[in-house]
Amino acid sequence: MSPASGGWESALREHGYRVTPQRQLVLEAVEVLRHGTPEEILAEVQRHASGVNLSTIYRTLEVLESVGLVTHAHIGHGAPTYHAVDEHPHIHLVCDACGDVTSVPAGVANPFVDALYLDYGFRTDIAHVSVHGRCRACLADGAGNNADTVRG
Amino acid sequence: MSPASGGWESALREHGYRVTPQRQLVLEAVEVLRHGTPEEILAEVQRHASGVNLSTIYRTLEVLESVGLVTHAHIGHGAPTYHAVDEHPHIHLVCDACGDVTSVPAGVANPFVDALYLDYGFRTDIAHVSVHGRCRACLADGAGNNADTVRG
DNA sequence: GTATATGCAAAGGGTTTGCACGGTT
DNA sequence: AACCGTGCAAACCCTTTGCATATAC
Repeated sequence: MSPASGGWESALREHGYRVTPQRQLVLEAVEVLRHGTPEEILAEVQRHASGVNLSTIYRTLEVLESVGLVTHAHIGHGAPTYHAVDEHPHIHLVCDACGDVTSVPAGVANPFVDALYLDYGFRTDIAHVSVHGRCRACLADGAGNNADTVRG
Repeated sequence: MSPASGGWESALREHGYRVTPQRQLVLEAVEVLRHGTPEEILAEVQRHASGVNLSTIYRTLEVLESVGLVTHAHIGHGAPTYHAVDEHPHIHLVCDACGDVTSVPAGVANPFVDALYLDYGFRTDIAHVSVHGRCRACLADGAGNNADTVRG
C-alpha cells in the first residue's frame, strides 16, 4: 500500500476522492519521515513541490486518514504526528524529562488491550496510544528526580 | 492532601512557592470538577472569585503540577484535562466515535506497565495515559462502522 | 463540463509572555 | 522591604475556514 504499489489510488477512489499529486506527495512524505508533524510533512513535501500549502497538508492528512492510509497519534503537548499504516503498529513512549520518543512494538500492550475489551467492552486503537513517563536514561541520570519539579 | 487538610500548603512552601488565594481556588476547582480543562477550571474558580485571569490558571496549574498536587492528561485533540492527585489513579478511555471519555482504574494496566519497565526500562506515568478506540456502545451501535470514514 | 481540490489569507482556539501593580513572606 | 504572583493585553503556535482559481474526472 505504498505510493509505488498503487493501492493508495484505489483507496482514495473507492471513497470517492480524487487522486492528486499533492495526495501522493503527502503520502510519500509520511512514509519517508517515519514520524511527522504537519509542519515536518510540509517541509518534506516542499522539497519536491515548493508550492504546496500548509492547509493542503492538513486537508490531505485528514483525507488520507479517513481512507485508512495514515494514522496520527498525540505525542506531547504540541502537534500530532502522522504515520503510514503500513508501518508496524507501535506505541510511543514519551519521556517527560528529556522529551525523547521511543517506539515499541504494539504487542507489549496485548494483555492491557485484552483486559480493556473483556472488562469494559472497549476496543483499543493501540497505535494511537502514547505513554508518558521517564526513559531509562533519565531514570539512571537523575535517579528518581523529577526534572520538571525543579524551579528555575 | 486536599485544600482542607492543609498538606497542599506545605507542598507549595517546601518547593519555595508562596501560598495564595488563587492557588487554593484552583486546587479546589480541580478537586470539584473531577476532570477539568483550564477553561473549565477558570469558570469554576470564577464562581468564587470573578477577577481571576486565565493566565493565572495556566501558571497556577503548572506550579501545582510541579509540586505534585495535580496532574494532567491529554484526552483528545483539544485542551488537556487536569486532576487532583488524591483521585484514584485512572486511565481515560476516549471513544473516537462518540467522544465519550470513561475512566478506568489504573490497575488494569499493571501488566503493561511492568512489561515496559522490564523490557525497556521505561517508568510509566500511567495516569497520564489516554487510550483511544471505540466504546462498547459505539461498537454495539454501528457494529464495526468507522464513523469518521464517512464523507459529508 | 462539473464537482472537487488547492492556494491564499484571514480568523479561530488554546497557550505563553512582558510588564506594571499588588500581595506574601 | 524584597521578591514573588497576578491581571491585563499582546503575541504566539497550531489549525480551520471562505473564497476564487485550477484540476481531476
